[in-house]
Amino acid sequence: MHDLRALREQAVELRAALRRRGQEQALAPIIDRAVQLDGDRRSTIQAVEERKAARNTLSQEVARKKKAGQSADEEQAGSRALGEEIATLESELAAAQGELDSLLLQLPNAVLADVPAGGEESNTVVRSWGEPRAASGVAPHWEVGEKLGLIDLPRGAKIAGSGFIVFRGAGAGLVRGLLNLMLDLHTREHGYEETWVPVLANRAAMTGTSQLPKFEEDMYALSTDELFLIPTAEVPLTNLYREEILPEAELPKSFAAYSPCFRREAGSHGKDTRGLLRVHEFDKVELVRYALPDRSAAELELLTGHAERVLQLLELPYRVVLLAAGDTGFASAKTYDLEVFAPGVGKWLEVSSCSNFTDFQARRADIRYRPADGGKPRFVHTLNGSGLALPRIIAALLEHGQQPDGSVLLPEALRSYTRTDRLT
RNA sequence: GGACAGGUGGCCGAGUGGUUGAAGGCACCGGUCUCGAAAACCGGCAUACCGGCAACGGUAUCGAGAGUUCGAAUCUCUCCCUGUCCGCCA
Repeated sequence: MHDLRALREQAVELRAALRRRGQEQALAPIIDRAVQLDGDRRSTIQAVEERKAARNTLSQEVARKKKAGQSADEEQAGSRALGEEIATLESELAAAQGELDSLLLQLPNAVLADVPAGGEESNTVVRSWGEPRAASGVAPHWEVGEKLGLIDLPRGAKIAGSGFIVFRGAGAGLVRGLLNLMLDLHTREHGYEETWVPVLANRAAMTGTSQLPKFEEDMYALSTDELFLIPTAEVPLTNLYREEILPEAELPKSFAAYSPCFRREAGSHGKDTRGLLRVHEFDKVELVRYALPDRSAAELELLTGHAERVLQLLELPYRVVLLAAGDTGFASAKTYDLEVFAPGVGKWLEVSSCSNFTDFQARRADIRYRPADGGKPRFVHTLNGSGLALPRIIAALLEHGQQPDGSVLLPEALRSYTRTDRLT
């Protein structure tokens, strides 16, 4: 969410940022309307408060007169009349405020200056690591997974539907091993606080991280209880400190949590959905950081490095892609995607998305810090990244580690977790 | 799920319709005192919005929302949360 004052005073800058996302045309009317509503709103506020001040004065006069045993009928009548005016003005105000709020929630974050303008085609590979394995002769992971008895897609579909996976035997062990490896790495070596969070979240939490109101149809909802299944642990982790003020000395704060993630993926059937590529429920270790504003750019690099470290330990070749403005998510100001190469499907798979949300989520969720010098509370900056999402990692491992005899060799660092160096 | 009791400032805690944004205490910050510290004493210490260059002024906020009233932390209703007991239960 944007600051109203910034919207008013820096409308030009905001429009430029939206232009780089390719959304200026679509969103300009929203900005114009918001600025107009803001003006209306402020003049109404003045009118209301003027009357409230007058009413407060009259009420005290009533109290004084009554205490003195005098009649206060005149004051009471005047106060009543003011009350009626106030009620009228307040309903105008509520209408303007309501429209303004819903408009503000529709405006995406402004991207940072070093984010390239344009759409997906302007995404930039900033670095890569490892050598992608030649694709020839490598079977896709769904074949290997089925042959080795690691993945049971038909029975997953029987239980919950297409896009729900059953991992079996060493496949289930692989899931557990990967989660433990990631959590151990981030908590012991990267300094994150290990966290276990609810996978259901309410509307306020979902709005704080901006899953709502825009993406309601992408989530599973429990309508009787007004709860949603989280699409990522970003939601609970970022809402940990919703409506709180943190001492500056506590920043940065960092949290790592495993959670299952639920995504309806409405409308995305047919494209890259085979096997483990796109599923409705998957496991992920999520990293969230709360940072000082002037540190968030550096923190994004740090966070991305933490996620990369997992891929290095897993010996999976990957590249780091700086998303162009038009491909950057709604709430994000800058995003790096980590893509790992899967030779069996011959594709780079997105396994992590690391973003700096600047104060966009903090403003929505009202997460602030009090500066060490005792000044006014300021919004923190929030960041998050997957570290990492499992199914595609498993796909990459099954394809990358394939041996001529059909077995799968596991990376060194994973072996102590899986208690085996090879899946057969 | 049922019954009862509660939700007041960073914390504790007064306050059942009228200068209560809110007594008092603790914590914290500044000062006096002291060689220094402690104690004591004095002062300060919420957030948001609106107006103003500013000084400052105004409005709102006592779990949330709605209502009654000239006026609500105080009365009514709905909801949320916490505690205790009962029921149910992995």
